[in-house]
Amino acid sequence: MERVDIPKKTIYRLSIYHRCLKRLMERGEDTVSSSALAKVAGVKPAQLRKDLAYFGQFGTRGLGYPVEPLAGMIRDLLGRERLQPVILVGAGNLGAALLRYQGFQKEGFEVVAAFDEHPETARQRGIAVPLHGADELEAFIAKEGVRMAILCVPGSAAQAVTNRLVQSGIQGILNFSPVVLETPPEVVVNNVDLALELEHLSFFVR
Amino acid sequence: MERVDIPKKTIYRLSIYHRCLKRLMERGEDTVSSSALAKVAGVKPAQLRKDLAYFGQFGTRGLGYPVEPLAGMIRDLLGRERLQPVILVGAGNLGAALLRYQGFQKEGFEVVAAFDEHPETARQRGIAVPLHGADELEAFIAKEGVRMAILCVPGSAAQAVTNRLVQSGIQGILNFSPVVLETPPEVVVNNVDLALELEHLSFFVR
DNA sequence: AAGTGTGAAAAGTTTCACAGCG
DNA sequence: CGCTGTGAAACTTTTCACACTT
Repeated sequence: MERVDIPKKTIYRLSIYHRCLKRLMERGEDTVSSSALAKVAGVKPAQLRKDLAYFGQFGTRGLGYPVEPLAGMIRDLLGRERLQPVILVGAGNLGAALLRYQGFQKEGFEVVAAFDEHPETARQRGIAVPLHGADELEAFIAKEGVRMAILCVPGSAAQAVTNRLVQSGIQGILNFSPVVLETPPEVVVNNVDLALELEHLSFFVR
Repeated sequence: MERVDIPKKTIYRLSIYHRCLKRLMERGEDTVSSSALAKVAGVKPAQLRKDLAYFGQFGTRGLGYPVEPLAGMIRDLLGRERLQPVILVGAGNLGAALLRYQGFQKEGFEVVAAFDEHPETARQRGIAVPLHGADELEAFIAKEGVRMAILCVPGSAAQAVTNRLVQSGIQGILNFSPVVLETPPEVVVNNVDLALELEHLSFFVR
């Protein structure tokens, strides 16, 4: 996909760096050293430099990195120049909560519509976003050219809904269902499994 | 901590295997082969076998693994023999949503109490769990011997609250705040950063 | 002097391939 | 025969250490 193989984890950290840089910008900082930025991002300085070096040379030796240009280049890299529209499927307990949660909007994502099997029931949860029946999924995705979806349906429905999403042209799925989804390789799935994270913690807590 | 070094990712996958095994038990399956279990868990058979082998020999050659005993051993390993009590700090939008979300309970975790800076405001969000003021945090943790916390406070407060949690004896934190927390090495932090996950997706979606 | 960029070494993780057991 | 358990190989990612630039 890229000239040299860029580690997947580097992409993750890029988002972290981006957020930290935005904070530095707000504080009016002009430049930042790899060690300072690494500190707030929670990584080692050498790793930060290596991560950035995959994409070019942005720093000045003896000085550090220019905050604003660096933030700009990461934003472009992450495909955040334009607002990516996102849909949410499954407005149950968790789905409705995410819709009300301001975190996505704050980071510049717009959830343009939500879908639920029973939109009447879901509508009572105080949702601000347009809410459609699940049958309108395909038409909406095609018409609006949406490419990312947040999936919050029960595990039992997750694979079937995923197939419909993929079929309709969705290329990225943020999956909150506790199920391993099968998708063609060109579709990227990101799993967020809350119960799993708790379980993982309890291994270390004695 | 262990004899041989067990990869961190193995621990994660253990939770996945555990969940898959529970499903097999419900279906009344007695044994399962590494390839069948690997398939539903979304990994390669060799990896599954290697993961399990870190902890002992559980399979029968030519046959496969006994579903129920294997599930039991993983449950013990993950420290899930006893119910781990968990507290949730920050009952704002996301925090309140997580309290209403049934996913934790379904997987056998009990959120025993929630804390918020403004419990009166938070109380209006329809929360079933006992809700306390933030000032009662230390006393509660000490009295109940809680060791795990779900952190949903705003980023600006996250580090300060974390310090209090650690001070009081919390050993595992599931962190939903978009901040890199600093903790002593014996405290395990698990970050779930929803905006970050979306941002990560948009890199791959073109 | 301060701090980046980077090859090379180290560490960590996955995959292979096959011996060995039931 | 079928399927596990496992050393060894392959691959990925992190860390080191230092040459080099401003």
